[in-house]
Amino acid sequence: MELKERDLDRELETDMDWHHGTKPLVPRPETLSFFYNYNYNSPYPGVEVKQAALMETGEGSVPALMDSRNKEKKKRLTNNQIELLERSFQEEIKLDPERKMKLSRELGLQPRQIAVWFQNRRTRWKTKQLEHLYDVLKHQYDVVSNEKQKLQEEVMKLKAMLSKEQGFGKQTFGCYTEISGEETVESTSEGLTLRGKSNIEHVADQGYCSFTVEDYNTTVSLPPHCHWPAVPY
DNA sequence: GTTCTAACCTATTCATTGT
DNA sequence: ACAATGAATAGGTTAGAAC
Repeated sequence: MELKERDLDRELETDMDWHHGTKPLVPRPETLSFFYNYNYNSPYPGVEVKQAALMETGEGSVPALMDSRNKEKKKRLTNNQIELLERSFQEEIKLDPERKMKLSRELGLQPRQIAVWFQNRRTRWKTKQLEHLYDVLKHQYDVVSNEKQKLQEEVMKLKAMLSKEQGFGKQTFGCYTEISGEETVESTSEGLTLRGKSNIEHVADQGYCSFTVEDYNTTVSLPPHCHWPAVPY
């Protein structure tokens, strides 16, 4: 419990980034007390007016107040807020303190809410990425699986031909196909080239990986030609 | 090397919304 | 009523700075 409170306190500090990298060992100045109440009753300056205005128009979103005695219900963000957050997310998936404060002012939300929204958004984005990746891999699997099927049928045919010819007691020259090893089967099926470039790379080249958001491939590794999708929601 | 902090993550909770 | 969605919380990890 004590840990929780300390943690929360820490979050307040980090989200406001009030010390800009220096250790927050100095007491919090009284005049900035509003800074540390992202979820409690003290409103964010400048935001207060905006919130009031928004509430009047019926599209307001007051910061959630999670104090046990004065617990406010969760409010969904408005379409306008989501739109701007979305745009910002498309520009840059990570949130630097400056941008957080800017969005906070523009949207009339607590910096903490901005940070939370970005975090949740990244999570949703990542989930979509994984779904997309699953689709890509499944498609690749289906392609390879079909080719395997064709090859097996071809092998069967060739074996049948071979045994038929052997049945005539003849030795065939000039039309030899090595089928005991997987590596040299030359398929007659259309467009099949399993040598050189891997099938995965082919699939990627053919546009199955249509990601455009870059620089966020640190958590999930992808085939070299795959980029993450354009921020699905 | 240890400690501290900021920032991030995943898992979870819980209110809201749509059916 | 129930499931889906999303805002918020809890707790853990990590990188970097300070000592």
